[in-house]
Amino acid sequence: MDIQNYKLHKKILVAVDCIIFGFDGSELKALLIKRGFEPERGKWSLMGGFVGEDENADKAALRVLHQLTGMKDVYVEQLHTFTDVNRDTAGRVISIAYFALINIAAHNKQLEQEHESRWFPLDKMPALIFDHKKMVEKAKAMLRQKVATHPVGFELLAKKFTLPQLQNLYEAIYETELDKRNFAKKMLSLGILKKLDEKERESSKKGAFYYVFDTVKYRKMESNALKFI
Amino acid sequence: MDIQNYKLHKKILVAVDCIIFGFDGSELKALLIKRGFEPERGKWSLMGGFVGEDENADKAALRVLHQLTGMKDVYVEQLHTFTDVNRDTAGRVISIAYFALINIAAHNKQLEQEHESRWFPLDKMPALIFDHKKMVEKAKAMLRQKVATHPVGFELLAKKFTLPQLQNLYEAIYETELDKRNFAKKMLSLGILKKLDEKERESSKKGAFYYVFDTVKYRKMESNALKFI
DNA sequence: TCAAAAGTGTTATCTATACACCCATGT
DNA sequence: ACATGGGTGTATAGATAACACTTTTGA
Repeated sequence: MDIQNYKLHKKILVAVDCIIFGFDGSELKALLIKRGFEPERGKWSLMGGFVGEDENADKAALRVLHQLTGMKDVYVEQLHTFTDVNRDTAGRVISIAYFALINIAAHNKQLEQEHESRWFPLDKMPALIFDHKKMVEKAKAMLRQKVATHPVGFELLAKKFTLPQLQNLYEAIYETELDKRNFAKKMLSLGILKKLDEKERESSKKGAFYYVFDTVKYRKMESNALKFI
Repeated sequence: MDIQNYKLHKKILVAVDCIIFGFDGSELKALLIKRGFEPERGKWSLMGGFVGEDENADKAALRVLHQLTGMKDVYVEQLHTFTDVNRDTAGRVISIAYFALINIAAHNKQLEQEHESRWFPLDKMPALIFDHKKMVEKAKAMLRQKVATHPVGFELLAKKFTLPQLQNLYEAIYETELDKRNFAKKMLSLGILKKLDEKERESSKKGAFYYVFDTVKYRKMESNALKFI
């Protein structure tokens, strides 16, 4: 290191911002808030917060997510740290961006009103403050990459889901159409889905069998180098 | 955000740490320094530095790399930000880790003495301060992933390299042996290598043709979704 | 009985892997 | 002439992609 005394260096405000993904059955969405304070009050923004003295960034992200959604045990993952000198118009703030995957149905809708938050389809996002658009773009890229090799797509669905639902999710993430025969074949061949005896009967007359993600089987797999797509 | 006034939040020291990879022709190595100041003076450490008021983290990482190696235009990429409350024994410091790929032959060896730095094979690393071991592990994983899909391995070699050299590199990164026929076939099929008329004659009597990475062709490729391995 | 979505198998193509011999050259 | 490492092709297996009809059931 150049200068050796910690005290000679300026400290910086450290924030976290969360890209919260949800899936409504046909579209992939992100949860945004109307910023309630200056600067940029009233503009659309990612949910964020400052990292406190007694918490690491992961905790800060989970805290912030809980505030907005009422949910704990959310799947979050650190994405990238944004550090440009003038990224925040109110002063030097670096932001550690996280992406979160939640079951859109499970979050507390009352809190949506408090925070003036709203779900936006990814292709219909409003203008965002600061560098938040960059964050969303990066999160989208990471989601695609992650979901191709790790069983995290399930986080966006209810515990029980049907194969057509899962396929819709992948189609939304990759903005592409998939052949359902090939899709079912591949997903089932991974050996991490457990078929239930129960059917979902909302979206079709015939009904589609529910599946659950088999965590136990997944953990037992040596390699964990799956290919979902 | 919870509390809206920026001033109510504690600022934090922000550092960068660099995992510097090099390849000596047969082994993959990382460049470490003997830390020259307290705390943990004299112990092995990644090269790092604090992020200044007037620079973003990328710049800080490049600055730090230049100090240690004398090189500019180094390939660096942000890896992960480490934020545990007590990760630095001297106080709250978060560190944005970067990984760098350099041509081991091109760096300034004089600076090695000034900083008491040394190249360590990845499987013979000494104990490291703080959470630097975690950083190295993460960097290793990222290198493997990156190099499988992006043309960054070349950063570890000289501008001109032979196919056997490139294969040795991949074998070192993945700790595996590859079939040279299949390797050559795949690499050449990507269409991003340009064969030169010149041969390298150090390591064999017959000599091996030099290749260069064809940046122009690579940029022209639409998808850029390559599979190197 | 019909409309709507679920479920299911086979073939063709592409990609990945396994494998062995000749070539060029310096000693 | 021989030892050393470089260079090359083919055959097989496995993975992916293309493709269409039957089933169930509520309206």
